[in-house]
Amino acid sequence: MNKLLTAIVDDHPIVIEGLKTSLQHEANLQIVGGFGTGNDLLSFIRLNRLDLILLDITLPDINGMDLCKMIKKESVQTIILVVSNHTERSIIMETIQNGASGYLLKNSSIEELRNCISEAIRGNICYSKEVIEIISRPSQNQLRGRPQLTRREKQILALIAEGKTSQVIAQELFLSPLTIETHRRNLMQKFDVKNVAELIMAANQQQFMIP
Amino acid sequence: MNKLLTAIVDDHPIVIEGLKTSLQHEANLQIVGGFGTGNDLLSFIRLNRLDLILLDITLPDINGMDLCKMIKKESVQTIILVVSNHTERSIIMETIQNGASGYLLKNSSIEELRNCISEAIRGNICYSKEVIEIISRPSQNQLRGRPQLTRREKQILALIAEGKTSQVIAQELFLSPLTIETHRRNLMQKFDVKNVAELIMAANQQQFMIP
DNA sequence: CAAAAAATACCAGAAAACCAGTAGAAAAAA
DNA sequence: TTTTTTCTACTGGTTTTCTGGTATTTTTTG
Repeated sequence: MNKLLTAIVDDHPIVIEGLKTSLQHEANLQIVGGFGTGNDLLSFIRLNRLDLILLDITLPDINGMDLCKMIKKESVQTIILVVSNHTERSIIMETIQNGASGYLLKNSSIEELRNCISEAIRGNICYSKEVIEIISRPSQNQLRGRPQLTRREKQILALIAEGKTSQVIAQELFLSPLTIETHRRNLMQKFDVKNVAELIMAANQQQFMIP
Repeated sequence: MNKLLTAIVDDHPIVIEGLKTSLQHEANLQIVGGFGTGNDLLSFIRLNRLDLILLDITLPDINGMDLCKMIKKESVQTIILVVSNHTERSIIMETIQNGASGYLLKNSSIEELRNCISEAIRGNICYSKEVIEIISRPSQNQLRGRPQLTRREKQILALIAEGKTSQVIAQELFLSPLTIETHRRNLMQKFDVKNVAELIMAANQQQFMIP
């Protein structure tokens, strides 16, 4: 049985180092590299085979949920295990939807990581204990997936988050303030929130506020 | 020369493992433990000597800025090096204000970490390169430190972030809505923002939204 | 104990957000 | 090409926020 070619994707050298070390004695893995950006990984995967990726979703260039999809597009058999800080159910679900074979929180033990790697290699979907809790007992509003936003909605969300009024946004985009109000309302419906405070919180928690 | 007794504080076992490994060959350090919570560390430090702490400020129980102060109170000679994700200038300044001897971002290299440890041991304040940039070139609004909020202001900020209107908050706290409006205005003045969208963004960025 | 800070509350009004619905044009996807 | 989605815009109104100022009481700090 050949070793699985494994990459670690995290913009924190400390984490890469830690995972390399923790896994270097795994008989069935061969760590072939660490990558700090999504683009570096994608470049690599286009030219080289990878069997397993340990992926942090908070990268400086590409949103990790999107990156899962992109990886699968480049190499459908590559197994993706997400190792993340994010406890938001909708984020967890979207990584799995986009092709990840597992999700662990970074506060998981090294043991749990080993176990999930084994499970994923066997073709199963694997979650660390805490993630299972999050998924299994959704509160009512957590049943909702992460909203899909249009390009314009994302743009307007970002401008709202900068504190700009509908009037100012309208001027910047050469639109009517009424149009901006409509986008605002659409955003609030998609996030199921009732005012901008809630909107900004939800958008931050669900990783809409950074690349 | 004795080895410095060193602890790593991070709720991510992966990070603790990585740092332990990276630093285990440092001739002048002896890693005595890893702690996942601020309280665990404080309990330990009350009974044992620690010379150096590598501290992540995002812990599940105590805000890392406050924890710096608490550590210094328990053991004033203990050197604290912050290892963090947070790039907000006001957060950086507050950790130093509260007694830290250095601040590195987690995307710093292991080399930079080693260098900062040496500097801190020598009595200097040390920042990783990226942190120096952040500190050296403050934009106008970054010159402002992290606002000090009263107990009531923190409470009301949290309720606003839940999407509650001034009327609802007033009812919950048995106050006049006018009082809530005043607290709102005080919050906005302290954060130097002009509406609640900006307020929530700033509060999130400056680590006011979690313990 | 005195001073300072925090908490509470008010006035009056303008600005902005929120709401529910509708509809046509343009762009993207099938 | 057709269908679907997105974008743009409007009506009419209510609710809420924001603004600048003032003042008293209570609590905390020195």
